[in-house]
Amino acid sequence: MDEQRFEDRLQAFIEEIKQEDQMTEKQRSILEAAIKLFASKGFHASSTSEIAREAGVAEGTIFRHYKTKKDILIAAVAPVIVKIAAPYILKDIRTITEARAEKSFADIVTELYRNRLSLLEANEKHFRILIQEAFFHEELRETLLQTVAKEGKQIIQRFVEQRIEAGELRPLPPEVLMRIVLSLLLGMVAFKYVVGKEEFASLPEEEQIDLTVDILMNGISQR
Amino acid sequence: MDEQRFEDRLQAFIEEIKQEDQMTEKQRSILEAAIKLFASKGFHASSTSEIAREAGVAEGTIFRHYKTKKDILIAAVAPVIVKIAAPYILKDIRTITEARAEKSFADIVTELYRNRLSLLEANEKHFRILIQEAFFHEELRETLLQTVAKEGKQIIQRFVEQRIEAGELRPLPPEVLMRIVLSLLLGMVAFKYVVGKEEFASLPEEEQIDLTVDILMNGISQR
DNA sequence: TTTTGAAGTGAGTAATCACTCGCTAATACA
DNA sequence: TGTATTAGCGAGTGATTACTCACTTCAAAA
Repeated sequence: MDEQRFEDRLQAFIEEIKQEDQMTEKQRSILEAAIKLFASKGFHASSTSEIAREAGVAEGTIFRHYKTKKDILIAAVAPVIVKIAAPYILKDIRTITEARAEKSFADIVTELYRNRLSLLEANEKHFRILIQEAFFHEELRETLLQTVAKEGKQIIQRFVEQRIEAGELRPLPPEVLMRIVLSLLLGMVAFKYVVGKEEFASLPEEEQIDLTVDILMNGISQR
Repeated sequence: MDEQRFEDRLQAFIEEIKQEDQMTEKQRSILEAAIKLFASKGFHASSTSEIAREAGVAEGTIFRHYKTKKDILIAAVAPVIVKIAAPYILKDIRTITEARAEKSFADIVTELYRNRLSLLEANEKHFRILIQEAFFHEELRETLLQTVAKEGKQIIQRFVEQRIEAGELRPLPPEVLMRIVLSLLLGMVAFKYVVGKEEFASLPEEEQIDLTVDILMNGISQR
């Protein structure tokens, strides 16, 4: 249906990204302008002429560096998947598997939340584009799942099972556990950016995280 | 910046919606086609000619009923806000406030999750459009928050405080509690539609909900 | 100094966009 | 039945779209 598979194109970009410092001044400004516009208006609502104007570049220059408009989108989104998401996920998994018994599950989750939140904050625009575009683009969704979810799933699953056997966690289905840990993380992010920074955030972020982890571990009911 | 305030236009549609059964056959098929396309491709990626083709209607007919393309979007999204979200929210609040002491907090949340999930399922496409468009459109986001969140906030807050005083819940900040209850709901929806129905959903939905509420109440740690 | 190739330009292109308008067909009301 | 009103049509509108191409600029190699 589509001209080319998303994965293939993404793979092609991985090489380029590794030497991304060789980018021209103009090329970088095109990408920056595109990210800014895509994040605030969406991909289809941003025209190439607008990107050119924002970047201070002739429209032709855009197509010297990016074959199509869609290639700009991929170039904007690929580093998030390739450089940020995947390695960090693997790092998370490593710290999880390495921390055999010394660290408590609560500490591990707290650390995970802290990392993720600062990561999301630093790359807010990129993630907006990613989430927004993943909404329609099934290819992207699959690539994301393939890269992010499935690789770590089994390792995390085994780790969780160990903690259950050790008596630290209740005997719950690992995928339900993962869903809830992720839901609480995404919920914090969503409330921060959708609901607004001031109105609902009465607590500092540090405490917000600690409380969330506490509730995750112990629940909300009084005993 | 925009031609007209979103709220005003939405207000104008409320009247029309109340007598929506007077819609022409063609008008209804235009709206259906638009919802289908907006949900799958997004607003800007769907052209009016495409909508006309999908609806089996001349392009001119679209503009007989909807002044602009954006009006179709509002007509598609307005009923979700006006008819579905707001009244149900109020109904939720009523059941919450009415259930003084008979029902446990867990039962109330379970019921809430069941209602919400079936509601989201029944109006999946509408909500896709709503969420997707709320991403860029600050006006819509504010309207949504005004209609949905703030009205109930104080009532729920007072209710939660009562339950805390009664010793049923731990003394937690009400907004954190609300955030977590909502996060778990949204997490279930997201996992259902983003991750896919088969792969991660090893449990039937009924059990999925019960387990989630159980974890919300009691946490994941073994005692 | 000459050659070469990449970076950058901006006018130009066909296609498509949202939307209009003059028209006919159908329906409602007198 | 005659008349007014609305629904529906589709060719046509100017504007905008993603993208092309012949051209200039410029730095590094030969």
